[in-house]
Amino acid sequence: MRKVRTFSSDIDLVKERRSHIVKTAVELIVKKGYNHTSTRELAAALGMSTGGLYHYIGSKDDILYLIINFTSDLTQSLLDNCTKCNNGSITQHFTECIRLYLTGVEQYRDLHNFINHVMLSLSVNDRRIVYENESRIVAYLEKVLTEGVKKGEFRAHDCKCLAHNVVAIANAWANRGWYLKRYYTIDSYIKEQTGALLTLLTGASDPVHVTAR
Amino acid sequence: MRKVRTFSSDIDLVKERRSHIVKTAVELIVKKGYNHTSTRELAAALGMSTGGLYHYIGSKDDILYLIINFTSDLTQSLLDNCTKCNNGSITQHFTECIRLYLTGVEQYRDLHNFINHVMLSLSVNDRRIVYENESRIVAYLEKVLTEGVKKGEFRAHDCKCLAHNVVAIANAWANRGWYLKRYYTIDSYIKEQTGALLTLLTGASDPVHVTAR
DNA sequence: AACGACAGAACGATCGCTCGGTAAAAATGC
DNA sequence: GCATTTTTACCGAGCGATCGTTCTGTCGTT
Repeated sequence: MRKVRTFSSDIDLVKERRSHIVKTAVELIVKKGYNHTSTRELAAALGMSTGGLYHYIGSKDDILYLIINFTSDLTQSLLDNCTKCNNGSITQHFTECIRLYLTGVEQYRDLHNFINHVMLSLSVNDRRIVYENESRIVAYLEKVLTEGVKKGEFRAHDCKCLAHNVVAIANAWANRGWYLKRYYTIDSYIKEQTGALLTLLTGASDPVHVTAR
Repeated sequence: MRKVRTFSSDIDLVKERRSHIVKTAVELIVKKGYNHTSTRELAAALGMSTGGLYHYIGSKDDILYLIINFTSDLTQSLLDNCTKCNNGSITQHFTECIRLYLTGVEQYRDLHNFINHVMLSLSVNDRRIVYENESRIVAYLEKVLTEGVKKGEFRAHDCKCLAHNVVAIANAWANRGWYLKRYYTIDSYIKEQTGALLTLLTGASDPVHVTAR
């Protein structure tokens, strides 16, 4: 957890301002790209001056770090929510995990696009944080799938690959939304993908529709 | 097809130099990001001066356009190759399309990462070119799948979604290669994904391994 | 009077890009 | 075929703009 410089000693104020900075920066950067978003513009969008902005951050790159850290928090709360709903069959649990994951992506679509965009601008350390976030999600899904196979509820040839595919499908909703939104809502997308996955996992002879929720 | 300014009238030389520029620029930008790659650096990497570089391009953004155009050519040749191998069963054709697509992604992984990275830096028009490339691939795959369903070879609930998933899986190989390369080679990845897709499509009760060439 | 949040002018660095110059090659004249 | 002019690929110093960042000053609160 790297330190980000601030000239304020009011912890709550720093947290509030930085939260505002993260939110506004993501919006701007997704719209105009990182390099075309100047600190002046960002400050203006925040209703501050550049000096005021630098009261709460140490450098422009710190903003990236703050955003990355914010996504780490989101990942953590996603995994927490997934754990919480583990009280029915594994099929139900898996279905709910996918629903939680994908609705989360939909809710923070800008953020996911942002991550993709700035990935190559990140320092090696910051990049690792992003990697670890995704890895944790894959690992969780893989665990659920493996458990399902062990209990005979699922049949799968490669749980790791399927877990990865869920992440790929989720990323696609963010990256390729311009295309998908012509044909699907997030709900119909979830329904379709869940159906396909469960067909594969349970070997139903006909594609089934599982009520996602 | 936008025009890119040049001060040379030697068409072949322009083509050669620009090809060199595209290749070198992708390498540099993937390594350092677009904004951190200056025209000076690029010129140095090309063994030229900035003045010499601007002999063949009109602006830095033109480089992006040239790269985007290069990927359009790649997409076209991919689709051509797919069409060429349509001489067996639809299953064989579909399998071969996936193999061609994914090996192409592997071959130009830098380029695919690049596209993802600069997407938000692109002008609206250039963005559309990228979108159309992906759309054409999805459309082709969807056509193959629909044909397979019509002929009774495949069973699928939503061909469009499955076609999109292939693209998502291919993009994932480029974007998430840092993770996948720990566990798969491109060949084993193709094998695994093809197997899963065909299991879903043909409804085999056990995951089958299709020899992907 | 002291402090902290913020403003905004100013600085140094770097950027994309231009432009006058050069040396070699091609075209031209005789 | 040689000399001269024109063209062309390329160089690199330099321009103007903009960037990230700093720093001094202001104003309201304590």
